[in-house]
Amino acid sequence: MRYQKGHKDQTREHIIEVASSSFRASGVQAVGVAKLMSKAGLTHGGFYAHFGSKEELLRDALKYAFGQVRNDLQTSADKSSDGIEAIAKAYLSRDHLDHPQQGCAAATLASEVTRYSSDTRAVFNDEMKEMLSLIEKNLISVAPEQRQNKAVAIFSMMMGAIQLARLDASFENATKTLNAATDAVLALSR
Amino acid sequence: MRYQKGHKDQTREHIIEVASSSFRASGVQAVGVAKLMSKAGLTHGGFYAHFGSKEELLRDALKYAFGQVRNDLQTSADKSSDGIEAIAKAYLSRDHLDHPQQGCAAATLASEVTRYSSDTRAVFNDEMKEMLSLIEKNLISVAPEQRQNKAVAIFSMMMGAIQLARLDASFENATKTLNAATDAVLALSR
DNA sequence: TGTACATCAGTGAACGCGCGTTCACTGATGTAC
DNA sequence: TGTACATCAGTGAACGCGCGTTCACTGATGTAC
Repeated sequence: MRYQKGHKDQTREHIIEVASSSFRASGVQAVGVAKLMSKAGLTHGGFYAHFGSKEELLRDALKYAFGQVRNDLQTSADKSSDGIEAIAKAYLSRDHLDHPQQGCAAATLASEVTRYSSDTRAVFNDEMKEMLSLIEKNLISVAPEQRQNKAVAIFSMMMGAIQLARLDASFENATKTLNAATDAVLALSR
Repeated sequence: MRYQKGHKDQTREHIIEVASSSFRASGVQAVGVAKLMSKAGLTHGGFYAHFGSKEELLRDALKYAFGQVRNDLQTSADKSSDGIEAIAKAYLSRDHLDHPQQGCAAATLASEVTRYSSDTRAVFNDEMKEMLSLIEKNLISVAPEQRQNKAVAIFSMMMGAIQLARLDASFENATKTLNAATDAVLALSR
């Protein structure tokens, strides 16, 4: 079969999307190249025509995942008069809690990425810095020289709270965790 | 070779200690049974005389790790007139940052444990609740009805901040992250 | 317009490897007589 | 006191399996003539 121009690029993009969801849902080690390709409707042999290694795909998948989440958060912030409140509510929402596969990769993959190569850690770190800038930009009630520190504290808390809440089997407790963190973010941001 | 009474129990305890360090340092999936036993000075064949499965060992290793960390934190708190400040400084210290293998398992294994059986998740969750009680107990300046929520927020932030700081290759940035989180903990706790 | 060939995204068998787990065995010591 | 046997923590070869990666191949379509 011969394909239309741009077809291979589309396939590549599709694999990245599938990987970014699967990695966030199940972790990187738990999802093999064969499973990934099969989820993308392909066979595993073609993988290396698109990516040099699984870890190269991981880097692209991380960029894609973080970009998606930042975009969602900024959209929420833009719709509201209080940017940071909108971000906290979106990040600490039931929807985010219940859909790790579309959510923040920091909450699902941070500890796993620590153990990959420095190239991969660098990508993760850069993406995270973009997350911090996004938060910083929306901290309009905070004194400018305090914004960076507050953004770090707020992002740490949101990320930790999602992880904590995801471990709790009880719907009620998880919701309490998210609410407690939301209140604390608001307390820190004014 | 015949062994002294209690020898097998000692061996078991030794395997748990080795596992609790190795899992925290490298992740559960990355450390095989054979590697673990070899680190403990044994061969892998004997493993199943001590544990029913790798995951059973993981549960014991988690209990051991959390117990160790809670003990360290409470010791720091007891030595100080301000319990929560002592806990924050110990948790968000360079020493903790640089030694994940002896540190809080929530920061190293939370996202990985999400993917194990409900038995294992329950153990993790119980241990984490003990962490929260420890923090709660030391929030003496906070109104009693607010202590639980504050403890959740503070623990989320400390755990997230350690993860963030560990991803940063730069010593300076990592230290900034820890300091920003320490300040925020203190702001929330009075 | 019709035929021969080139292209190349995707296929699927095969590779070496390490995993968790099983099991027949070892051998130093304690016990029975 | 000396010999035969039981105990059992630990050994190491072997298992089936899935992993990441490689590579010779396929076959539908575009191009050359």
